[in-house]
Amino acid sequence: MKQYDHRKIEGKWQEEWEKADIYAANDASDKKKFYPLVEFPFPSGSGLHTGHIRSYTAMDIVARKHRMQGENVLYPIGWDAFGLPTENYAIKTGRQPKDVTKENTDNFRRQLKSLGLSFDWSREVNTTDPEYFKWTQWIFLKMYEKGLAYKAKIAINWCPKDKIGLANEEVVNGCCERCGTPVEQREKEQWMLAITKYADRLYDDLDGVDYLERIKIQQRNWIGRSEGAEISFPVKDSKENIQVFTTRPDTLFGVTYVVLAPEHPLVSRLSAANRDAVDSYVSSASKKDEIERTDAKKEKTGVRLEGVVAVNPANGVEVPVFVADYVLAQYGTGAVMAVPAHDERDLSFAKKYDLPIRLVIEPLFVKTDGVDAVRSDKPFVERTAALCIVKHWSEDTYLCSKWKSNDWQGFITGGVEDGESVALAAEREIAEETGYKSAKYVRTCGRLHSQFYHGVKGVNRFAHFDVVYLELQDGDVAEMAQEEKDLHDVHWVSRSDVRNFVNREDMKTAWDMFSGSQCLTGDGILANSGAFDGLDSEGARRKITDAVGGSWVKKFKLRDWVFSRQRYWGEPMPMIYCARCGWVPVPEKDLPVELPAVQKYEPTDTGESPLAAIDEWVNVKCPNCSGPARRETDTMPNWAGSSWYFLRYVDPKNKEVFADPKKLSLWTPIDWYNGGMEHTTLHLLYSRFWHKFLFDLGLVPTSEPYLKRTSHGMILAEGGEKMSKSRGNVINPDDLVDTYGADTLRVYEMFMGPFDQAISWDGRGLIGPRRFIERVYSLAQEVSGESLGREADVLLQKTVQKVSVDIESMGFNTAISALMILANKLGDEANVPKEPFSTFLRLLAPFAPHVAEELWHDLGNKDSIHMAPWPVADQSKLAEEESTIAVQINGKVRATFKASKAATKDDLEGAAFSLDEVKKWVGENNPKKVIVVPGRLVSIVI
RNA sequence: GCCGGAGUGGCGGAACUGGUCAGACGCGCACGACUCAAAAUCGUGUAUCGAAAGGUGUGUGGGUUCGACUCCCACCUCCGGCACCA
Repeated sequence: MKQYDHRKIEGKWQEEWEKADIYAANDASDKKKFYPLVEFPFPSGSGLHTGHIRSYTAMDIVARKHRMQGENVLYPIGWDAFGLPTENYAIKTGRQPKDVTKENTDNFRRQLKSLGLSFDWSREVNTTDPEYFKWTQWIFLKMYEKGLAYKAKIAINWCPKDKIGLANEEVVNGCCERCGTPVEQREKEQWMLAITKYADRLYDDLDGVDYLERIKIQQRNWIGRSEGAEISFPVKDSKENIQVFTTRPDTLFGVTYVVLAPEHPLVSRLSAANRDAVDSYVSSASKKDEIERTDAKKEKTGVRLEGVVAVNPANGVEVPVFVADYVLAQYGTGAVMAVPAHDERDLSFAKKYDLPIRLVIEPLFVKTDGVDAVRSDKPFVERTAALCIVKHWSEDTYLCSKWKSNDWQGFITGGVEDGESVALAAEREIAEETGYKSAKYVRTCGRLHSQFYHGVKGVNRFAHFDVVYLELQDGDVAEMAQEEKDLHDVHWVSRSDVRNFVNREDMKTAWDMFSGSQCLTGDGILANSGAFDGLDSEGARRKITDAVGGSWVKKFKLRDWVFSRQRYWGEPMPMIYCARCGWVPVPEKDLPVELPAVQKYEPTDTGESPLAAIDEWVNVKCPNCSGPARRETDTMPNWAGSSWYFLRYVDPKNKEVFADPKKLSLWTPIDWYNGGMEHTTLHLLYSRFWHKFLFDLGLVPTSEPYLKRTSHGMILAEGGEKMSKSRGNVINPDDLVDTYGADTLRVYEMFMGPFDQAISWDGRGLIGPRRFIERVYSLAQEVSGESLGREADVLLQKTVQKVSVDIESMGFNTAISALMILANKLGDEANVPKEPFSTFLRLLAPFAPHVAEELWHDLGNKDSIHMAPWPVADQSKLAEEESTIAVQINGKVRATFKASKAATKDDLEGAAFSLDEVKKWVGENNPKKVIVVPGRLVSIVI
């Protein structure tokens, strides 16, 4: 009997597959195309890690299944090889980055091949290959041509350790994403890409793609679009206007001061009486780094521009003007109107500088069961009415109000002494208006914070409400009478009952709102707002904006992309600076601009790229005037090459264009892109941006590159920590492939847990998949007989169906579980014939390609199993199956019986009652109610 | 603070659109077989209380339902992302 020896099997088949080239994608096929994509790795010195394997194996399974389904599959791989780690490693070891890259990619390639991944290796791309980055440079030139690439002097995030400028996206908590060093601000000339011009489309087009919802949300958050008004505040006795941006123009009447960011140009232009104080504040603000500036928790600071007064365009009220660094220059207009009553930041500033607080929004919302019922569009609200019993926060007074069907009706009565009579009146009134006959039951009681005029000390006082919720509908009147009684007894306005609803915390909240220590930031009804009183926030926004001549605009958090890096190991910018002609693009025919061979490529402290020191490379003739000129010495960030690599796979050797349009329209868009959660903001956004740009030039057929995007969960070390070299808990795939085999490793990584969730490595867990494969292997040695047992056959059909579905929905763990169940069942059978076993093998093939291939050939097949047709479930066999019906008595399952799938309700009910077990439980009792769900159960209530 | 996601056995995790006594599959563990012995392998068992009948159990507390891990509400905990974006 043959023993399973993965070392023998896996190497052999990897060779065979390569020889027969079975995974090559066909550019000239009329089969349906399928283009799955995984993020190409950065070939680091430490080799492949478990996360790569998880993602690559998953998409390999998908690719293999589709190939077996007869589709023309393009499953490519390449190398995202530019980048700091290689450069730093090269500097440390005194070697050329190019050589280090070569070595690392060779190692990665070997490792990937040892896993039996079905990549089309003939399409391998490498971002550091001049034949590749020629086109990266070419796309950049196109962007320059269209005005999307520009050079600007900006304060950039500078990492003093890596000596490199960072994009905002690369700064995490004010520190360098890579090395964790706190980032400094430096003014530098940088190449920028105007991604903000695409912000709207990058946002809107998410609606049309199939990304995991959380990925879409992250993208939207990152783009950070918000709509609002730009409103002008004229400066008194001056020609200047302060333009502010606000999403809450409905609070315009509540403005009590205006704030400028320290970098705002008006700060120096306006004539402040305290010029010195203002200037020193501005300069101290500029010295603070990003972390300090953007820490929301720190106390707000600012300086008033003495003598400068802004005029509220809504009501002519004159308000002071401040400069304060809690306002960001880069966002909106760099100036805000401050409404301390309805904005927490403004409130804390106002309190510190003793500025007035003006309430202009009444919080008119019902909070019941945690649902903001007034604004809720939940169906039950449509049929619901509420009576609100109100207790004044300080006085022993009750009010009653009513509310129904998404529509606030206001209070029907003012303060009264006798709550009960008011409640009854309100209830009657509701019944009349809604047409419902009477109240059915109390739904719940919750709380309601609202504001009402009570005339105490001439201000709006906040009160605390208790809500009694009545669902009004036609129904059994007798039943209701009792419930109504309960309602009154339990909930109506005996004062002691009210005490049960009103707890101290609620009272405190109400008090805090009134006293201004808590801020009402939600929407509500306008008050103290002149002609706009009584409007709701939503409707008032546009009206007020229009009334003061403001404009309605969209703003974004997204900023333009800092595209320059002052390092060696990246794509050189194809730009030349000529004193006479300015910036001149390198002519297309001179692309690629290659990196010169250098001895030293350490970064410089001056912030200049190491390339700047190489005179013979830097000094060139101006392509325009042939005068003396200098090359741009910045290089591109490593996001550049990965922004379009998936297009190059389509036509990797093309020397004329980045890819043949015909091939692009055959293969793109990508059907399914899987990658790490860490790339769902930056890489995804950048590559979508580039793709849209190419689409606008008519160079790619679709405006979105990826139809579907999923993400795998991270694999953590045993114990739940991150895997890292420094912790010494990194798993080396080479060892695992050697001791357990690639098939076992693949199955283990897919079986260990839900694909999209983070999970800890468990070294012992590998043994399960290994045993499973061994069991399959020994099962294969006993294939014999003519037919399979009926039960096993049905299970086989079910498994075919389940595995097919699970692969598409990334349920790899449950697919493998189903295969294990089937293998166990087959093991129990007296004999397993060849045909059903070969079906099983084909289901297994995507997961464990080597052993499946070996056993497939043992069965006498000549061609590869990976080219064999994917099994289809025999529906007729599944339909024949009887279903087991459960019999529930008072909600508990007491018996089961078998019935055909066609059995009617009456059949099932009769069958259920004839069971002894059921008779025992039902006994003398008459069933009150019987519910029959065909194919599932009979539920008897006694 | 805001936005997502998740809380199920000793562990990783199953459970279709609420419906066949929740815990599949795998790991681990216990016992048994084989062995001089061990490993490997195979078999049996493995939420919990109870002698049994029968209860109780999916973070906590309520609710809806004939029936809830699944739906609704409140609360607690953990993870991920964003965070003075007006």
